[in-house]
Amino acid sequence: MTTSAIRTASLARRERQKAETRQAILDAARELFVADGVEATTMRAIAAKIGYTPTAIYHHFRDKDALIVELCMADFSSLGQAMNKIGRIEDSVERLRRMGLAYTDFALDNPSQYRFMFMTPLKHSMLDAHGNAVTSPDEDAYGFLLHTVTEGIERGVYRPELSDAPELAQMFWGGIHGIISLWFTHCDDPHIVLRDPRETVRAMCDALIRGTLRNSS
Amino acid sequence: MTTSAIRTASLARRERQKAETRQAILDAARELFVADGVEATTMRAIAAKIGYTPTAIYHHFRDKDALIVELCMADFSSLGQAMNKIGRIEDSVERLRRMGLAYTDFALDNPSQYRFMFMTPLKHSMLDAHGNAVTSPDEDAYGFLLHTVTEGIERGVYRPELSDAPELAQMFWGGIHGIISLWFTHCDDPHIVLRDPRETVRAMCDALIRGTLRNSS
DNA sequence: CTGAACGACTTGACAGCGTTAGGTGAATTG
DNA sequence: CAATTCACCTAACGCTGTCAAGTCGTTCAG
Repeated sequence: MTTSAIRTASLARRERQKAETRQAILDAARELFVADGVEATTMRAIAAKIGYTPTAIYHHFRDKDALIVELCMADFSSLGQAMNKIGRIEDSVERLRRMGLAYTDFALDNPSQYRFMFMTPLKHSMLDAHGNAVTSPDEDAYGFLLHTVTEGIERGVYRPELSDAPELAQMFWGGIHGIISLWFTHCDDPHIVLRDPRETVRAMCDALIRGTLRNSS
Repeated sequence: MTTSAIRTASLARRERQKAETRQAILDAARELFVADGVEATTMRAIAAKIGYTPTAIYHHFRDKDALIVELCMADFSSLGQAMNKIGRIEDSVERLRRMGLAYTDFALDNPSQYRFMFMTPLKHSMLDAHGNAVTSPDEDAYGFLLHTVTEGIERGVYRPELSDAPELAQMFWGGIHGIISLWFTHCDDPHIVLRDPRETVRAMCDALIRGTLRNSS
């Protein structure tokens, strides 16, 4: 082994170890965020879980928000992947319906993630650990939705007054998101008995599609 | 003036003064909540605004949550009133549409209130300042919505598979709520260009009504 | 082989938060 | 006039996110 080889090898090991710690922080944070909620999870608790002092976290993440954002980005990728699995369905309207159901499954299977993806105003526009701006990968999911309704509009399947793709996309997204977020905030509310969100979403998709199609067969 | 008359008079004045400071606390809290958000508003700031020490607040409200709940209840009443103004419209379907638009106006005119009415999970079920359980007056608004769709179901205007009033109500509520809450959380998001929420809600109401009616004329 | 440099991590602290125990002083009561 | 009441204050507690300064093992240059 040459000296330079040793040098790069040890350097690599150092970086690997740092990356491992970083990942340990992320894992601990994720677990606590899911269990106790983002707000209720303290930096001290995250650090204790992996046997470090709280300040150690600040060598890997600018602040608590950076930690949140990092996890959030990963979730947006997951959602994007889940959406892309739908991508192969030919009929754009049927694809839209299936996307709605898949989106709902994602939200109900990952409630904590969904909460801070779509129900928390991300204060200072997303920054990574070093403060660099980050291109949001949820364009994947949203862009995919946009593409799907655009396809429908171009093929003339929707009513003529619904020619604005973003508006149509936001109707579908908003409609489903509303049922899901009401579920998350009010499922324990004794005053309002909420129906099973998956069924309500299904009925919502059916009604929205029927109400937006040109020939409402 | 008899002694007992003086007694009750001074007692009344004391109680009036107490009620006045209580109201001053509520007013200051409301203003700060609207301006800075609920989370970012501190008890110390509320107290400073009306020239008291933070602890004074605790003689009128059990804790910060009780203060929030008290304001929240008042907002639910406002919403209920706004809904009741719609109540005189004969046609239950047209009434439903108008309710949706009025609800949207309320939300966009009172974004801070709407946020902690419907976008914040009220932790311990609503308690008043003394810890007593409180019957939620938002049953007014929700009950009114429920009544309206029930009326439509009974008259057979909706499609036969949509016979469950809560489900139908939650489709409408959820659909509108989703567009509104996406607006609140993402209107500053550079990655997603949201359409004007009032227009999207209008299109949503049209589509939902068209998609749920029996004879989709 | 040695001394400097690096850097992951710790110590100890800061200001701010919601909240509370105990005290003060003016108004009310008997 | 003395006793009581009670709205409000003083001072503090334990908690939070965060940071300046130090420690100490590893790496590197001469």
